[in-house]
Amino acid sequence: MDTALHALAEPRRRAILNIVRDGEKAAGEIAAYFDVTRSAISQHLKVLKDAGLLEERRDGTRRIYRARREGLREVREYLETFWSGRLQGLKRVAEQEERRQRV
Amino acid sequence: MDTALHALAEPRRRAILNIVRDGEKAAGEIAAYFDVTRSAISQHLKVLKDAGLLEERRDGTRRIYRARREGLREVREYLETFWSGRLQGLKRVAEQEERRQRV
DNA sequence: AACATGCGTTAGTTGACACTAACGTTAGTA
DNA sequence: TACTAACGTTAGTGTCAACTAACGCATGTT
Repeated sequence: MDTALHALAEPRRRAILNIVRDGEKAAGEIAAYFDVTRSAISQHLKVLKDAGLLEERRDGTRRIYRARREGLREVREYLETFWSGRLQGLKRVAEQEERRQRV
Repeated sequence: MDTALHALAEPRRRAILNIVRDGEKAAGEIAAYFDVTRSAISQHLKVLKDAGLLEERRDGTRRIYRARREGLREVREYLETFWSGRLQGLKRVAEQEERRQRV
């Protein structure tokens, strides 16, 4: 959870998520949107992937990425427990935790 | 928005938000929860306040803080529109929003 | 006035991180 | 095998941020 919020705190990474939101894209395609090096994008992709916000698929030498919806949903629901805070929120979080195991 | 996500990315600041979630607390009280300097906490409080996640009230020499719910709500809604973008997503978000109201 | 209380603020340090340049790796092709 | 394409990875650099120590600034109190 900490890693996910950390990943989202970086503007460039949120931009990447926006790019792959509506469909898959290869690493090179994603990098083409920006003026920085492919290396920089590659590192961002790793951070997003480790945070559970991105999924990777391979096609030959290409690596194709798409958004992982559950990752963002977990972040949102975590922020909700900041409200409710008590048992209700904690219960919901616990249920998510179980579900996460199966995914 | 960028500042809010940035503020939330820091674990210590999320801990502070948890402390003042259920009620107001003075800066010193908040600092007492941690093993770092009051100065460090004071700086965190400033970041949270500038991000719109905290409200400040003065009582004599004391400064009393409480969570600003709208700030967190804005972050949540931002993350929701992050996915959706389209109609289908928005509809799904709207349904979740209804459920959330009852909590 | 003098002092204490409860803070925020500043200077300086250390570690994290976003980035570039160069290299390594894997899959496909001539 | 040699070569290219499409990546990831590593070393090194500059910048930001979290922290401590010292100081400054109000508000009460004696």
